Amino acid sequence: MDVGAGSAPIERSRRNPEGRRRAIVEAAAALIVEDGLTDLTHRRVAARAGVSLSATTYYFSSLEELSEEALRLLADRIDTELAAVAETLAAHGGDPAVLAGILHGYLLEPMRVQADTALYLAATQRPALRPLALRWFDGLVEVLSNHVDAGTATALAVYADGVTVHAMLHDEILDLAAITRAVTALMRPDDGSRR
Amino acid sequence: MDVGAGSAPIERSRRNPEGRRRAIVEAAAALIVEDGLTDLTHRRVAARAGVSLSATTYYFSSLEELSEEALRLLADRIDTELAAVAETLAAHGGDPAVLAGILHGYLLEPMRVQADTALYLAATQRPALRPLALRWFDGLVEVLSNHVDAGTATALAVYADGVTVHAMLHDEILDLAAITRAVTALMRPDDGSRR
DNA sequence: GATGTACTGGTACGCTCGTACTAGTACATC
DNA sequence: GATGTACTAGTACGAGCGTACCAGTACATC
Repeated sequence: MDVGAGSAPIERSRRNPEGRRRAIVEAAAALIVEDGLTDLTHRRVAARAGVSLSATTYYFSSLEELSEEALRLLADRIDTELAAVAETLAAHGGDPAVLAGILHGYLLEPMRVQADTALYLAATQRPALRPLALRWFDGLVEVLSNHVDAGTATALAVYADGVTVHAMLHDEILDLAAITRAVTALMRPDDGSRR
Repeated sequence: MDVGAGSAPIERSRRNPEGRRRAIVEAAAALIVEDGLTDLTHRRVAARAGVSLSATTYYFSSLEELSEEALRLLADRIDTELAAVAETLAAHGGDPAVLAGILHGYLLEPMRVQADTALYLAATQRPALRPLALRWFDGLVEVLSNHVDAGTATALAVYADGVTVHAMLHDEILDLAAITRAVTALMRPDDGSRR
């Protein structure tokens, strides 16, 4: 049973329920990132996806189901990003400067920052979404744990969240030197010389 | 026909516009902390404050004006808290353990954490509110700058924000030992021994 | 005691929302 | 080519919203 998508780019117009459904979810995800979960409505999603209002209710039994699927899409992208972080970090043996560089590079892409923050915001508004939002934090701790002890990994992830919040609220992001300094300090082993 | 409120405690009922207005703002602030800025409506505020719907529109020309005043109330409380932090810190000469203790004590009061987070959430939803939300961050940096250099102060404030986010998303807050370790590491001067 | 006014309560309007419903339409299967 | 069905489009409905409006009511001032 070959699917035979053919040469048409997406061919979303007529009789392509899968593509249609996907377009709706992606439109919802984009709107959540841009305007937040609060402003998500069937009508806005429909307009963004270029489908009729009914299409958004036909494929999803409720707005909550639709938004959840959109958030899951965003969370999946986070997993992809985390895998990339793990790879880069592994290639450099957990060098603090490399980790700082990754974090700084992340901040340079506001769309990603905004997407991840949208998940956090959604989670605070709807506790059921917390596990989804924690994929980023827990995943980062796990990745970092390959190079430092669990406590340090958690501290680094906490700092990373702080950096993200900072980026959301300020016009200028933290510079690489400051991030490097903080990350290095957090990763530097507690010198037991005192006492 | 005398109304005879008699021994009413606050006498907010009749002819007390100032108290009435204040009750409305406080009700709005409480609702924002509990349910977020999004779910704030005239009717909910009225019910919470025990006044009629009209009272909320009589004292505030729009819902936005009302919410802004409520957020300002929350921000003012932050200033009070910051002053207390500054005092405690000054009394102990900027000891890392003391700072960690303050931060941990803060996390033990979920209502405060939630109130401050509400400001952050509001700011991401409505950029005009950013200056209000930054009172906490900027104020903390300023307080810390009395004891450490500006860069370290910023790093500590960033970490503090991360800790707050962590508390909002997790059931269990970070323990004092972990916070102390991180704060100590961030405050420890960069040993320039390595060239 | 009369009167102006600051305030209060109740109701109404126009809007957007989630969701349901009802016709259509095009494809798969025969 | 007939037919069943998967999908589409348009419209409708009840609810909650911000806000406006209006008739009262109690106090200050005289």
